[in-house]
Amino acid sequence: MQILRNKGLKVTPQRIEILRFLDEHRVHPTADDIYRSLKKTNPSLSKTTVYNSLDVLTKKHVIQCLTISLSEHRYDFGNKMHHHFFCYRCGRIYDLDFSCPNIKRIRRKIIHDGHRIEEAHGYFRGVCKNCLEKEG
Amino acid sequence: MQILRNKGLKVTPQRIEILRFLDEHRVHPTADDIYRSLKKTNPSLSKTTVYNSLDVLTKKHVIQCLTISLSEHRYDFGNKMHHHFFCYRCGRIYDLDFSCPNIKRIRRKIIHDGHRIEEAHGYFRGVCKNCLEKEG
DNA sequence: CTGATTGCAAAAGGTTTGCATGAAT
DNA sequence: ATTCATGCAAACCTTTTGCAATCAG
Repeated sequence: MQILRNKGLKVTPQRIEILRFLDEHRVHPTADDIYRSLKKTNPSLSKTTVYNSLDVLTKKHVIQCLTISLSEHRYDFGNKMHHHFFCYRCGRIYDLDFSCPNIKRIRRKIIHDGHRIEEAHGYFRGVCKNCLEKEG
Repeated sequence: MQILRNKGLKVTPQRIEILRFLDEHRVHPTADDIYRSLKKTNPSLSKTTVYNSLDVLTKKHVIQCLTISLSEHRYDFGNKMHHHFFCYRCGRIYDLDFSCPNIKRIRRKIIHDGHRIEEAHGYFRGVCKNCLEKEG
């Protein structure tokens, strides 16, 4: 609620629920994951509201929208930049702790080649530990 | 043609055209960009073929599929890893020459946290030089 | 010849839009 | 009171699928 107020956003039950869900489920869910989960306790929830809320929260840098999956957006609570790993097999996304000199450039809000960089993402893809073990 | 043969792919006029287009138009076009352009000289070309070809070329690492745009895939000739910058305003994608220690990890095909990493992308977003100048 | 590729149409899937109702400040 | 958010349905757009005809090796 403080987060919403600080960003000048209206505090609605839906936004609170969506933010709470992202905070408590740090598995980079899709909009549909969020919708289906919250629908259980709030049957009147609309998918449009989920999309609207995710959009506005992303624009205000409260959450991050990941484009690492080839077919859908995935959402991440918080705005702390870190790298992500996407598993081709199971679709899970893992946080990576790679150090990255380019992240610092973003913090300094540098202009590179004349472009104003506002956002940075490090995406890695492959097969995750779990799936490698299953495959042997 | 050599590229296709070396990768064990059948050499078809469509694939040659698509590869040539990507080689000559290094602006990270969409599947539809490619389709519309090649349709002019080859009216029987199908969008399915474009998608099929892009898929197989991506899987064989002849080209790269970029997920930096929020709404569509963009394609890049070649498999040399480099960073990309996406402009919110005009949608153009620029190549960046950032150095990156994590790229080397991919070349060494390392296992990180038990995950087998096969692909890496550095995505940056913001407002590009052109658009900044227009806005003043 | 034989399996892979093409092309068409239709479907799928995620996301966006138009609009009336309803809530937040 | 006014602005902004919600929710429903329909539309949109990119991508995928099923299938028959065709082509490459």
